[in-house]
Amino acid sequence: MIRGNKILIADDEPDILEIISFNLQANGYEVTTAKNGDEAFEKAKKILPDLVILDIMMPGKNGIEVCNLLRMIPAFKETLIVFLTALSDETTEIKGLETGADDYLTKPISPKVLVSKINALFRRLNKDETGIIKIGDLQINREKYSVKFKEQDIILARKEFELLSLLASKPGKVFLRNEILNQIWGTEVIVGDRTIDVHIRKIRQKLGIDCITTVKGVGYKFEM
Amino acid sequence: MIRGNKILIADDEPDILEIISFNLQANGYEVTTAKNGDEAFEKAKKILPDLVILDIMMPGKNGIEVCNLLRMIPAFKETLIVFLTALSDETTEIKGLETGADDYLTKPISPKVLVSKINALFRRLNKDETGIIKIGDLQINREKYSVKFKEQDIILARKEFELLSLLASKPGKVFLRNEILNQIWGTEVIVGDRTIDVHIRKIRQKLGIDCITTVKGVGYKFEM
DNA sequence: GCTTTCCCTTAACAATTTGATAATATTATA
DNA sequence: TATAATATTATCAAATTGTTAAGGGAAAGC
Repeated sequence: MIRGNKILIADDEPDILEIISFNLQANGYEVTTAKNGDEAFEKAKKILPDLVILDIMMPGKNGIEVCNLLRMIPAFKETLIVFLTALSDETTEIKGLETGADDYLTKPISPKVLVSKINALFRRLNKDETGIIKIGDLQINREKYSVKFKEQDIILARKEFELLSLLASKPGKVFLRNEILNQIWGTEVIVGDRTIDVHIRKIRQKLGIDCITTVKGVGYKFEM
Repeated sequence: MIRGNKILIADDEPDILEIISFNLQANGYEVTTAKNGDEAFEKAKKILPDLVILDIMMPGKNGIEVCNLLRMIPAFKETLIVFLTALSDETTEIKGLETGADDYLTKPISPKVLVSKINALFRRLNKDETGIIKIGDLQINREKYSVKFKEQDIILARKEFELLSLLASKPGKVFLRNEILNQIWGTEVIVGDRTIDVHIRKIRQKLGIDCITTVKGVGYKFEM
């Protein structure tokens, strides 16, 4: 896990707490535990976890109540909340999800599966870096179709952008001419031999920096 | 047509397709179905759904393969993908989730629970559905269908409003022409090539500011 | 029900940009 | 140095978008 995400687990069975804690910690998460609903609520407010795992049947406040209370606090609007419970009846599950939970897991569950599910939730949450390539002073944003060098916008045509984007996706890797043709032109279209060169030239020209290296007889690679 | 989330379901059992389609449609989703992996992949590329539900064991490409293929395409980096399968073994489930799926559901599943789970996924995705978008001096109110620039009301026709609203929902992001057509006209309606341009022109004209950028060969993006 | 208004789409043409190629120069390497 | 590979440049066709005007049709007004 890239970021030390904080997880709070609330369950009244010490065994469950221990097993889950262990597995999550082994995956790089920072774990805090609570033995009941009240403790969960208090600790949540204190440590501001990124994810809360709630048992439903607990002494004090039950899980659904805790979820409701948390969702009322602005700071917890975005917090991931997951129920983990032995209650597998449909009505409770639907109610749980509609309360604003992100998932509803039923015991027994394999620790590995649990970790996978939680990883999946975090993957979705940390929507960071999607399609953004940063190399030194160069910044390529696939979603915005934009290229910046030292905060300066650089306008590339589509093919140029795709080509740079491809090369920069794996700095240092040499892309064979064939590989480039397949990736950018596809297998259907056939273009002449010099086409790639011309595009490479334009990119070099527009960027103004020497970051694309020719590997004669092989292909091109991106390097800063 | 504003914000009808599109779902693609792939399963080789017609009954399943029908039951799920029905329930999702009843909840306001726009549903497309596919009978096998290959069809699913092709349709996904065409309609650009917001969520894909994949059976794992299917003729042609299996669900995991489809998931992998989709995740390789930049346009599908953010798309929700869920497995729905009778395969309940742990290894497959973990593999599925690590492939980049957002959830792994096992059959049999109650339609209501399925819908709840899917609602939960969308809830997380559509971060702030307050209905009001504010960017600089521009203010877009989705509920009132109104646009203000520097406190001055701007009257937009419906299509114009929907288009601006879409572009402004993710400032900076380039919306492909396809994406725009799907989101605003839907997959059924087919309109000519110049239709989008004409609407864009009207928006530019009415707003009087240069906030929609053309990315030739790709699409349009909103930027202030 | 009739008229008016306005919206949406399309056609037609203009303007622009792009991408491929040919032709020539240059470079790297055996 | 000979030779194959790449760089450079200019050019042109094709692709793409901008712009305008016009007509069908739906919605609104009377």
